[in-house]
Amino acid sequence: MMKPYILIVEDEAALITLLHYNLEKEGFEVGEAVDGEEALFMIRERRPDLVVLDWMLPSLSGIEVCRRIRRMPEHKNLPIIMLTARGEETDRIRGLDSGADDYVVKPFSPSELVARIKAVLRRLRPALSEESISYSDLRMDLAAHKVTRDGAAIHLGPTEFRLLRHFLEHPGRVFSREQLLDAVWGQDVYVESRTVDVHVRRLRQALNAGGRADLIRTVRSAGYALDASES
Amino acid sequence: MMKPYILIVEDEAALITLLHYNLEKEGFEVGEAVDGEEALFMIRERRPDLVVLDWMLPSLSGIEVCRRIRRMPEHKNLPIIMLTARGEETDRIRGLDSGADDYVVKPFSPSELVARIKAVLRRLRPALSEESISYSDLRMDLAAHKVTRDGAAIHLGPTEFRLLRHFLEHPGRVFSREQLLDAVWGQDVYVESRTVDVHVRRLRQALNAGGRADLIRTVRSAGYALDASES
DNA sequence: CTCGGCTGTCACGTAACTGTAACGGAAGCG
DNA sequence: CGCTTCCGTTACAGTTACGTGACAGCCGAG
Repeated sequence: MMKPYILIVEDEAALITLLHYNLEKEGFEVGEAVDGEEALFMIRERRPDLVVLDWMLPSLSGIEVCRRIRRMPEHKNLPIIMLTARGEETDRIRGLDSGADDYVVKPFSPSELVARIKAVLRRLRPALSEESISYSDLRMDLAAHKVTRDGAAIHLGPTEFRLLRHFLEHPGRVFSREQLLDAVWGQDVYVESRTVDVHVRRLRQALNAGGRADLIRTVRSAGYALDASES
Repeated sequence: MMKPYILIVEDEAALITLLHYNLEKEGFEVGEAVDGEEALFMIRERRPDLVVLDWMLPSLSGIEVCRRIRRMPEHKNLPIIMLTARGEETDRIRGLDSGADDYVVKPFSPSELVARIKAVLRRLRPALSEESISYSDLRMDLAAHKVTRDGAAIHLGPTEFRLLRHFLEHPGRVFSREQLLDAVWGQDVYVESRTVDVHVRRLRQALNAGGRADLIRTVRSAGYALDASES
């Protein structure tokens, strides 16, 4: 499994160091930002999987950052955990209202934050915490890096494997070629968007070997989706 | 969201009672079947959202039921959770390969089963909880790019899809051809206004396939509107 | 080095989709 | 009732987007 990338937005240096250390120990990749502007920049550039956001920030308040994130089309669903000082109960409400997925009250133990992060990731990206993903008669074993369909082993190249995995993590959902390039190839690699077509074909060829039904739906002028329903 | 309907397939009466009680407490609707034949019948008749399937069953084994479900075109994606006795490790593999989405080892606590059920529902049917627009018996799933009427899938071309989406976002409202061109085609594209008529026809044809009532109302010398009411 | 697997790109064919025109019928209007 | 306007319907040619096979470059294993 690829490491989830967590962005910490916090202006206290000591707290950053502490969290950074603890999150990396738990197998996360960690990034830092010290104010709201930098946070928004990092979100656009590094596309974190989750943001830990301090309530009190210089330049832009945490709540404002939260609102702006929710207005970015690319990052509307980015999970956010807010850090708030003790007893700011009304703030808590406003925090959740402004779009945070969870909140942690200071002072807190690092392990509590880790637990919350895992919970939120599990909830919003269920497949991240599973060791195997299945859909219809398809099964992907993440640990063993193996794929079977109806029990029969299927060999996939690395790219096809990541592609299928991405589809399995969001079954039914349509992705444009650009989205797939970002998610599967990485945001800093430039390849032709038609390349996606070729890999989708190779994936199809592998999955449908033996005359099985096609599991990937083409949505003309929109992209592809994993979809077992017959057309 | 409507209550998910869970079908329990289990031959031990005591276990059924226990599960029935606990699942209802959690806000699920619950149905029961005591053997494989009854299970398949119930699936066709009641169309459950998820099946909890015992491995050992009279008349038809759980695994066989599982396979048959996966071969029903209507229910290929029906989530299945298998109940298996402790230590049947090879069975577990075979269970997943035959198409189960998860498994729970006996003995288990009801709350564990509930957690698994919720996890599977979240994972396998994200579209239900995501953004979708519906009107009358019509439903448009934006993430999956799918349209259904009365449960039946409907195929639309890209333009018809955008057109219907625009109507669904403003149900009942009448749009002139020019307004539709601006909204659906874009302000900077010039096409004949009569082109709208053709696409409206194509949309109607797709939506009304099978002798259903027309959902698009023509307003003479004004335009079109989405409208379920009869005149 | 050589080989085989994997990747990205291209070119070509084709199926799906699009816009326009043309015809006929329905609706308004005197 | 005749005329006009507007709309439904069909057909068709042009365009677009996708599927497919081929191929050269890359890279690590042997």
